[in-house]
Amino acid sequence: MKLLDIGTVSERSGVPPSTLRYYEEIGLIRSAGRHGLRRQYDTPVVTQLALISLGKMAGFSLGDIRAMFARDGTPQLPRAELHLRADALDEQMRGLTRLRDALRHVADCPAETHMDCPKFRRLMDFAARTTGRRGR
Amino acid sequence: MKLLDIGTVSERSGVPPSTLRYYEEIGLIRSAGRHGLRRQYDTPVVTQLALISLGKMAGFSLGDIRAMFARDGTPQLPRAELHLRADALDEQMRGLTRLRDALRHVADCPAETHMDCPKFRRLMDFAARTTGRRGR
DNA sequence: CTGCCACTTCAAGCCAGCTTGAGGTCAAGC
DNA sequence: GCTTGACCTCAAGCTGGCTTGAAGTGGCAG
Repeated sequence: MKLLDIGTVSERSGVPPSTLRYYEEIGLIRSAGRHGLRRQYDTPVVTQLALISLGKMAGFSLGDIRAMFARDGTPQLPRAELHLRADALDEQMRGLTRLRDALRHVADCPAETHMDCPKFRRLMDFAARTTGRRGR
Repeated sequence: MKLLDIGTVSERSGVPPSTLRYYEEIGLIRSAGRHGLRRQYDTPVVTQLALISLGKMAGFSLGDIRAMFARDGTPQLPRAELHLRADALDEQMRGLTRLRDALRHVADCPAETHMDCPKFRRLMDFAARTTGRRGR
């Protein structure tokens, strides 16, 4: 298996070396070995970093991500739990759609007072409903 | 205008009083006045908090959110900027979709080694392409 | 063999976003 | 009028996610 130097991984993934070392420290990724002192990584680690990036975008903590995709991409969580996470993502996307619509509306609606605009209020009421129940 | 006690706002929005005070401190929300020492809020603040919650979900910082919606929920940014934000949300949702698909795949695919599964790799390569260009 | 320079470790620092704690205030109910 | 308890302020503390700095190492080009 061809190995990549930490610098190469950093360059290809856009993730700084310090972060790679940090991820390794917390068990999120794993290095395949060393060349002298230098860490060497298997090529799939680049893919894995993309996955981590997606997870972060989704608002998951590094711990969550570690639980979802173990270092080799194998899940540590039961299927049902993974599906729950996926459902949560669908839910989150619905919220994001609302936010996007709200932004576009606010950008385009000529109304002086958005809070009085029925369309805007509908969007906001939805927001209130979907976020209201979510603790912390 | 009917005013709400901070405790009431907290209860209705699910946001702790300490956070409400913090938000006020950083200029994200505004209290309408005091009753004795107690902060009183206008009712729309509850809607605004839902909006803030959505914005946080979308991955915006509190500073970003403050810039997007002024204290009364009216936009402060030019239309073009708002549309850019909306575009960024669309982009983010594409990422979330991929993550969701990856999760569902990992949950259902019986393959021992997901990184070798062609379907998984296709999902991940896509992920790598779209996240690779995004700094930090 | 020498020197370069990208790497290494480890501890400390930093930012966002809150929370916590100590000590104080004040309107409302008894 | 006194107590109660939810609020107040202000400073300090905390967690997550890294970054930075000082001091060291080692493979490779010359």
